[in-house]
Amino acid sequence: MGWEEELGEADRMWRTYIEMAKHLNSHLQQHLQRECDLSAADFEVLVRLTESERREMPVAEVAAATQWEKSRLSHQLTRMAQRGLVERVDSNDRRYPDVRLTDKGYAAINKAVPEHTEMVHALFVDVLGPERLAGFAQACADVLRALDEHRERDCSL
Amino acid sequence: MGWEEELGEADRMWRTYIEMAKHLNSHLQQHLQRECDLSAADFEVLVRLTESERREMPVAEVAAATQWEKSRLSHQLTRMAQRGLVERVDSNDRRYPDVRLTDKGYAAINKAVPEHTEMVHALFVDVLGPERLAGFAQACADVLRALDEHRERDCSL
DNA sequence: GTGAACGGGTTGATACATCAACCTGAACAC
DNA sequence: GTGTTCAGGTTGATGTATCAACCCGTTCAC
Repeated sequence: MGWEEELGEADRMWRTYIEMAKHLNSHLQQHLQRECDLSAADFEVLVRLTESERREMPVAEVAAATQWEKSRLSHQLTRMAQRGLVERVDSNDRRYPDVRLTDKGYAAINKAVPEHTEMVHALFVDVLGPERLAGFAQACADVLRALDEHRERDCSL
Repeated sequence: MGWEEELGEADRMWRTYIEMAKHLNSHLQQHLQRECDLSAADFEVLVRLTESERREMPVAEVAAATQWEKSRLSHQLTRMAQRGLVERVDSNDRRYPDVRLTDKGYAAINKAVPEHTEMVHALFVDVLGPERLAGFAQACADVLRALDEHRERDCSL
């Protein structure tokens, strides 16, 4: 019963942020899903793969770029391979297979990126304008730094 | 191949925000899970239930408060009931059953809320400080408004 | 060489999110 | 009454996230 009535300014602002993040995220995701038939996870993996000119890279590299757990990535690649967006390729070293972007995957991401970028600008970048955006980003960077420090402290215990 | 190299200021700032949101979220969630054995979904439902003095409310009310789909909520309540955090109660109107917070659920949320709040302050509120926090929240509110307008435009098409 | 340790990947189990299909009892038309 | 409609809930199927267990080549000790 009722921390609610006693919420401070700060907590209400926190809730505003949470609301914003939730809605913005789900809006972008739904758009991607409806217009391009890609989940956020698909999008992320495909973007990383385009960062190689060969459209192909070791799984470990994708894992590093996305910061995903190996297991999560493996499952995701399996599903994406089933849908023909990527394919697994045996490289020289048979232990560490590569992933390659298929033509279908290439087409999908080339359609999705501009649309997604446009949406981000319309809903976020342009809403804030240059100065406020810079302040916002700086705030985010500071929170990120605080998180890193906090994580370090946790590990060294 | 390579929008990456041509990313503008704005896009890099967008990525900073995305990174921050991702890390902050996962940190808070992991803390909640490890320390209190509650998922974010559990936490949300439990908080809503404490907003009634009777520790009990119609399912529809929880749905309205959380803004979840009825199906998602139903599944979640099933799992939470299995773990003894809540129980379903037949109300007068047999169509619309209530959900009640069990003692176990009450204990769990009473442990979790202060810890969670403390974490939010340490990682977010205190990092930004009062003025920057206010600016940040205002930015979030503006983005939220833009989202609403955008949604309206979509519907009226 | 033999085998222990290790990094990297896959698999299975469980929890969560979303969609579509369905159930159920009240309210309304007639 | 009979039946239609409808709001609110449940169920099942599929996709996604996370954890633990396992597998498999290479490397290194001996």
